[in-house]
Amino acid sequence: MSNAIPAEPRASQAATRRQLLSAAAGVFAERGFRDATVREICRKAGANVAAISYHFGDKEALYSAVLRETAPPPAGGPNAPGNAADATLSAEERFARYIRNFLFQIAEDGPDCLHSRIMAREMIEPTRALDHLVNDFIRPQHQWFQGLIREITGPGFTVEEIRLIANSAISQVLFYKHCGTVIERLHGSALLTPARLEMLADHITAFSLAAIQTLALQRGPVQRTARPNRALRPSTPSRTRLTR
Amino acid sequence: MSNAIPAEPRASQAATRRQLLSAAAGVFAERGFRDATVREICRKAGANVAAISYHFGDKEALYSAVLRETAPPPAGGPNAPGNAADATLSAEERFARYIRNFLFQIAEDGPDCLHSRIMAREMIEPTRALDHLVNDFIRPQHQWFQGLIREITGPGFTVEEIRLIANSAISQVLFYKHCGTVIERLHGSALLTPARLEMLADHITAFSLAAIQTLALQRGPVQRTARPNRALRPSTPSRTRLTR
DNA sequence: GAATGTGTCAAACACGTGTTTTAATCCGAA
DNA sequence: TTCGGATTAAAACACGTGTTTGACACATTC
Repeated sequence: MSNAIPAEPRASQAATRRQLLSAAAGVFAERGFRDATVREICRKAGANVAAISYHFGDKEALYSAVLRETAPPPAGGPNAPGNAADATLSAEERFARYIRNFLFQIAEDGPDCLHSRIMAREMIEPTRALDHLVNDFIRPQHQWFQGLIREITGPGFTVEEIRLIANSAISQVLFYKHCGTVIERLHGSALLTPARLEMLADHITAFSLAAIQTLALQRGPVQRTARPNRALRPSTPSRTRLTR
Repeated sequence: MSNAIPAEPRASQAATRRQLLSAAAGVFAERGFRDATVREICRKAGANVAAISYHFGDKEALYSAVLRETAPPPAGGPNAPGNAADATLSAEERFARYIRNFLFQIAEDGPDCLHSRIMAREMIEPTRALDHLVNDFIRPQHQWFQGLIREITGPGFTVEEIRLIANSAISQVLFYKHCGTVIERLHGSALLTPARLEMLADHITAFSLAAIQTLALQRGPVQRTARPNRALRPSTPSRTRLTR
């Protein structure tokens, strides 16, 4: 037993482990933890089923490793969702970007979307990893989003009311991910095309901003202090493309 | 072999079959088709596992029978969702009732809610029964709801736009059903209490009506022909309890 | 070149699932 | 009472799942 740490224990060691992680991320995102089979993961990774036990311990430990590996970098604090934190933009424009980012993250199938897709899966089919995901990702993002909404509403809303509004906006995005099958049956066309995603993001933004601004108006227009004209003007971000 | 048709083949025959249907409805609604086990169903029905094969054929046929048995009666046409079709009410009030009925139907656990709960399950975990459910229940209800929304918006919206608005409203309701676990983790309190359901229904109604009326206002207030004052007034159904 | 430890593989294992088998039981009809 | 079909029950079956086993190949080290 040499005291020297084997920095690179084996060339192939890291290779199989990496391919296992990559294949597992895709299968977990596509099927969820429960319906993902170790045999499919290993087949796509070109490895033997025993490799999971050898490199990770068991299926659940592999799942945890996938969550750890695919986790997005902090990128200036845990609460910065993509490019929606640009301080030079108005709150409404940041809202539009957040919705669009969120929708594309969970609907597209690029390698950057794996973590978001797995989280969307966890919401409807929780595993023991849910607590960790809530604390490290979902709650910070939700808090950040609630702060953004309060910028638009102005004061006069309780934290509970702000939370309900945030849920109303987010639920529209998740709906197209979770209920995609039934929506496609309902009006018989593919949902995931980029063009349709753009349209969906525009609608959800327009619908939600219209609701938020009207609720703020009803609650008390005079309480609005910061940049009141911008918030009260019923802007139509669904018509004027903000992003891209 | 007697030619006389055995109108009541056996007293216990119908009994086991009925108890099997009842138990299966509860288990299917609670766990979904996939996670429901025939052994749990039979244990709750006080029957042997072979009874499913004997009385129905297999698990899937039992599921179909449950859907058939728990289906709500037409009740004046297939598109009348509960008491939300009362023609004496304004469109906004019928909207509020529809949202409230929908939310309670999928969140509560009474025997009348089984079919709705199973349908909510089908949306995120479809089975081969989905096509039938879409054609017979989901699509008619969705069409009815879109007609209701068009009453509020007035003309000037395409069918696609109306459909998006309907989805935005429905998605908020389904969110609390499908993502209940993560929401409870997020702010650590039970979601399903009747008091909280009332509050959720009020919020979703207020949020959605605010959005719809504002979008209609932006689109073109002059196009509104029927009862314009009622639709344009930003009523606050979240404050004035409409139902109950 | 032999020894050692690491990584891999096919096969087997343990377990839960839906389904079927086979015999026993029930109950009305003759 | 006896017969015969209908119904039930326990056990076994077939299959897919995650996991483990034991042998094997390979590179490194002595």
